[in-house]
Amino acid sequence: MVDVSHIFDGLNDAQRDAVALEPGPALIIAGAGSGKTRVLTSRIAWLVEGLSISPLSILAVTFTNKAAREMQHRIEEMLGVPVGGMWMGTFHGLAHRLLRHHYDEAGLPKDFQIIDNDDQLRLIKRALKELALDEAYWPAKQIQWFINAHKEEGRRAAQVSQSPDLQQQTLLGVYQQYEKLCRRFGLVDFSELLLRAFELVRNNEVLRQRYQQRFEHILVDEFQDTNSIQYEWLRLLAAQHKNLFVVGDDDQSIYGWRGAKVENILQFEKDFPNTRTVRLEQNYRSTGNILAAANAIIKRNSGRLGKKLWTDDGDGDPVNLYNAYNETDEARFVIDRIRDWVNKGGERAQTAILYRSNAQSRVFEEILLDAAMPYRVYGGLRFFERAEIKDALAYLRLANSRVNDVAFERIVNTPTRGIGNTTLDKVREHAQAQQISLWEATGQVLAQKSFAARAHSALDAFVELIEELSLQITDQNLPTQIGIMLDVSTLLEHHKKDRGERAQARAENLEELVSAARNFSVEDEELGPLDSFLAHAALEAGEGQAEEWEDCVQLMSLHSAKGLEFDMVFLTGLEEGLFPHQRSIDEPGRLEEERRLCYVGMTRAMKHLYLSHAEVRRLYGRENHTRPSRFLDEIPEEMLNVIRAARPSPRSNSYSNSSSNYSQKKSNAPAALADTLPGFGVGKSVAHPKFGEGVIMNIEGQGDYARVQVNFSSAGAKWLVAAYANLSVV
DNA sequence: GTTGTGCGCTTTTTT
DNA sequence: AGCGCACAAC
Repeated sequence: MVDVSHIFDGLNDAQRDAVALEPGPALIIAGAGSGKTRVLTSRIAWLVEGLSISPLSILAVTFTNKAAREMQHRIEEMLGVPVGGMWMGTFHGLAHRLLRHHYDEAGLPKDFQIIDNDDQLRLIKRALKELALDEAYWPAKQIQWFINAHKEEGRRAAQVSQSPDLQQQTLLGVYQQYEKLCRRFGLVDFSELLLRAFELVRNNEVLRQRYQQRFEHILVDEFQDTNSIQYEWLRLLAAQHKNLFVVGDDDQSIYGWRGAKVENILQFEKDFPNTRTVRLEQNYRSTGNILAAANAIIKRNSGRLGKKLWTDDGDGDPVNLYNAYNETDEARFVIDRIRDWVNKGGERAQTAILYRSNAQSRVFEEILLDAAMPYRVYGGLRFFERAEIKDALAYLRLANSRVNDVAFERIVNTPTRGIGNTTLDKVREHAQAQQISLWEATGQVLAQKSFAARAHSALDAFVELIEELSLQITDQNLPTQIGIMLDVSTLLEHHKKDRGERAQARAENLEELVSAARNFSVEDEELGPLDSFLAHAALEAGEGQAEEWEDCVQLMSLHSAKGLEFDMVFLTGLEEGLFPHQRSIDEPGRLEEERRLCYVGMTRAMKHLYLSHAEVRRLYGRENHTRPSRFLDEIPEEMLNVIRAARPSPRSNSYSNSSSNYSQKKSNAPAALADTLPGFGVGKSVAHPKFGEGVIMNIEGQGDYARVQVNFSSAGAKWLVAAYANLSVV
């Protein structure tokens, strides 16, 4: 018998129960910070080592590439060997793998290509054009949403129920047209990956049985984020062995707005009647006070599965609440706290500034820049989403598959080579009339010699260029291919000769693409290196910046903070209309999702949690007076340490001026306090006309806004504004 | 075909 | 306020 005790070492009882559950359907309700990933990886280790299940028979699914990598890494660490052959990855990645293996059965061309949201939008715009619909009345974005929502519910255009509503009919028409275009150009969008993979398994009996048999054990992370099609796919694959081990937390479901169904958790127990449920409720992350405050918030939600996190740790600091005058004051407060933290030896990377919407990062960035404090903002444009990178890849895509109209449209005049809209419209018209690709149409139109000489030669040169590129890259290795493409397309040259800062950055990105190719290892044996790289670029957009390991303050939206933890967390902008967001306030379901978001944010904090709101916030160029978020009312007062703003907000001044001003004032704080409150200090005994005698426990702020916490012998602890409290030294 | 101007929009994000 | 996009002028 292999010794498997190392798998269980250091796990608590509930975690052990979960890891060692008998095969069969299992639902693990894993609270924030309860060791979810650890349970998941230990479970896989247990299957392999304890039950001698072959890694080949295991399917493990996550939502993000990052989570997949992390899981892979941890399992290999635990088992001490690479887990080759195990199907582990994101839903989309696995669906892609399936479709590459069985493209024929799935009704796809061998060289089908994945398009991202951006490409999808372009294609929808084209469909709109072909149907002669005005984009002003039919916003492409909305149609994109419409199409994806249907696909993620498993409905193709033909399966959407007919509606007497004219608008619905039009939307459906665009959906149909879009499907046609995808089919014609061999393109697959993200939801299509899921839908197609689902249909493949559902409709093809041979394959279904094969995979049902193969995947003896299926494990799913972040189950609360699965949408309908993902769940159906899992159900289908698990139908034979029924060993579906899902881990999730209904309280952390924050993606309902993009189709995730928390209800899948409830549905799971119905679909698999003998499901064993394990709750992981011991939190190893946050202090008692932080947890208590988070629990107080989340308990307001209805229809929860019911779970109460607890911790063995001490109470720790109270949760701090700062009422700022405006967003600048809020930012200064936050950065001052971080500075204190760093001065006391804390790491910047262990501090996170969280916000509801990305626009809020701006003020923090300005103040951080001013304070010369390194920071990193998450959630910008990612590497493979940058326009210049997408241009470059489009050259390769077109060289690879001439029918790819999305790639064609993207680069036919990028960089500009004298092919204008008039010329292109003729090509487009011809393509549509003949139902052929733009590439083919170009050839035919050129053969007709119907263009003016200038347009003709420009178009001809483009065709030559792509042919030349295609020729030159055959039998080259991937980085060389990229290099040739940058050269032949003149893309790099084009950006390099522009001296502007942005253009320089673009040129650098293009050069970075060569290194990305050099570091790339082929993920799918089925594909050649170039195809594999192109699929990788679509499926994994890559991090925003090159990995910087500098010790940085972390700035991100609440959504991107899920799954992370920090010593010190600032949850900012807690104002009605901002958080909860205006668009979620009227609908109870959406409001509850906002509340979960708040819960997620709070439970990111390990030791220190600061909540803040601004009384005035400038948003979209307008100043708004705000009300504190209702979520703040939901935290019992005694759990909060309320800090008032130190002084009224400076009206104007540049940031640098007012900032240095501020820090000066701050360093003078003890003097200011002494001015206002001579003889006062922590530990001093004071008397209050109403509450009697007590001892000063704490002092916050300076000058007129200073507040003191006095523990009165009769009335207990109170926070008082020093200027008005009429205290006297005893 | 490129460059400039004005208008409208503005939650969250992964694949 | 700031950005992207569409249309109009050069």
